[in-house]
Amino acid sequence: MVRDESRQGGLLADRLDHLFRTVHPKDRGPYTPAEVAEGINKTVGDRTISSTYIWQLRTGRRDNPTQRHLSALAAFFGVSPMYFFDVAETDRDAVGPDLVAALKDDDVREMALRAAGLSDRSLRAIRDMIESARVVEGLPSAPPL
Amino acid sequence: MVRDESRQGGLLADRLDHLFRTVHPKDRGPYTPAEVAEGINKTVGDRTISSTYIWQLRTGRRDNPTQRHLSALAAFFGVSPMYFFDVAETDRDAVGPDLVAALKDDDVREMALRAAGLSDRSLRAIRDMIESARVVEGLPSAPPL
DNA sequence: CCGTGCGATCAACTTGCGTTGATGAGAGTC
DNA sequence: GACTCTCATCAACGCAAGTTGATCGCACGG
Repeated sequence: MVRDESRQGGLLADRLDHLFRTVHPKDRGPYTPAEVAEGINKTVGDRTISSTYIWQLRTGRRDNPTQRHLSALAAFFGVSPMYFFDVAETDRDAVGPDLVAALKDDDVREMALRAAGLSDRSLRAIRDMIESARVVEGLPSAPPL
Repeated sequence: MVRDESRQGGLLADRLDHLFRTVHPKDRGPYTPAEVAEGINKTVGDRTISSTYIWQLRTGRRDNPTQRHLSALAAFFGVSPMYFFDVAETDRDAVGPDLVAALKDDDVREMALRAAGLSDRSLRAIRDMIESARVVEGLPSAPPL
């Protein structure tokens, strides 16, 4: 499988691909499109989805699925359908623009979730690590908090 | 226009109808489907929507629109696309409420902001560190995502 | 009353979403 | 090496999503 790590297949393709790569049982590799299709067709009564179509969505050959397919995919991977929409649309009335921009990165979102509930000491250590990484990668370092 | 107040046109139809009846300039009556279509076609560059189709969605003759049409309608009425989905679907996801809760913590929010733009490698390293900290502090370590 | 204009509703058509089935490419296995 | 099995990829088709254009209904003004 030829998979470019820095692909630009559109927002939906990127999100779906991310789900494929991250969401699967711990003891095994990623789901195959056929498995996803089968899983969906098991749980959903009336409507079905084909493995080929899932692949098309993942690779960006088809974007713009219907609401039901969106729901089914989101349900299978255990996320909200809003995961497939631009964050700017879903958070129209919520958080500040800078934070919205930051949260466009799926990994940052997940990180924020996982960091919730940690002690101040741990959070401080993690923040130090982030600052170090920023320096290494040539990003502007910590402004006065 | 014959409009049953306790109609059963499906979730999408109900939600869209509700938007029609509630969302409109204060000094005038509800939008007409043609106005909504025109408004959407003004703001969206390449794709359009027809007034008839909007009416079909509103009356439940057609359910299951595509993601782009969903986004366009939500944008016009100033709501999140998630408004057209069943609440049960959005609830199954850990991101929505949990993320909001997580971001209530100033340190977590700051962390998300600072982590934006980092490479995948760095983000992965940071996440590993977070997971370690969770283990040390006795928080659940299994990723629910 | 008779136009006239606007918006809801209908019917027929087109487009592209989504499917089916075949082919290619790689990893085992005997 | 030949066989098989599985999965990614392709090409061509069917059908539902979405459009177009006409008709109906109702308010208005002459």
